Amino acid sequence: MQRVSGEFFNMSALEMAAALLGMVMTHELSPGVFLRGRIVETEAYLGSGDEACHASRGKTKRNSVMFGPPGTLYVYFTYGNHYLLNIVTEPEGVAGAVLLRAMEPLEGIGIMRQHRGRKHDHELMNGPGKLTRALGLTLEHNGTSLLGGPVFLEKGTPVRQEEISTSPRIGISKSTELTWRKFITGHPCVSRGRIGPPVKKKKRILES
DNA sequence: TGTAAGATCTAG
DNA sequence: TAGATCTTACAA
Repeated sequence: MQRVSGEFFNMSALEMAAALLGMVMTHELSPGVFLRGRIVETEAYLGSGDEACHASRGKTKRNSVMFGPPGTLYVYFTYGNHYLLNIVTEPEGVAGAVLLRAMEPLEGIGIMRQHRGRKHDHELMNGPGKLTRALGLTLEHNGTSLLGGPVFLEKGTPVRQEEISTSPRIGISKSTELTWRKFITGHPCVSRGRIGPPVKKKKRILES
C-alpha cells in the first residue's frame, strides 16, 4: 500500500477529476482494519465562474475548507441525511474541489455492508451519500489531510483516456452547461445519474 | 428571526 | 414518485 504524495494534488480541479478515476481511497477504520474503494465517478467544482459551487459567492464558515491546501478533505452534510466527500485542489487561497460520487468496493466489504445494509457489491458505493456511509466518513473528517490522517489515496489501476466519459454534473440547478462530471464508461458501480435539480418539495400547508 | 433550497437516498 | 431530514445562506 503506497500513500499518494502531496505533489499529486497540485493540479486544477478539472484535471484532478479525471486523474482520480481508478485510484483507491482508503480509510483505516482502526489499526489494521481498512476500508478501500476504487474511484469510478467524480465531479469538479470551482470557486470562480461556477455557480453550482458552494464557494461561488466567496468564503463562508461551511466552505472555508475549499480554500485550504490541496489534498484536504471537504466533507459536508446535505439533505438532512447525507455526508458528501470532496478532495480540495487548486493552490491555497483558491477554492476548488472534486466530489467523489461513486466507488467500486475493494476491501472491508463486510464492514461496508454493516454500514449500508445487505446490498450487492456494486450498490454499496454507487452514489456520493452512499460511499461516505460505506466508508464511515462524517463531518469529523472535514478538514483532515489525505497526507497524514487515517484517510488517504493510493495509486490504483490506471484508466485509459478512451475509457473516461464526460457529462453535465448531477443534482444541480446552476451551471448545468459545464460538463465537469467524469466517470469510467460502462462501469457497474457508477451512480444512477439524474441530470438537473431534485424535484421541488411541496410546501406544507398549515391550518389556521 | 423566518424561510427556502439543497452536489441525496429509500421505500412503496 | 414522494417523503424524510436538517443545515446553510439569504432576506426582511
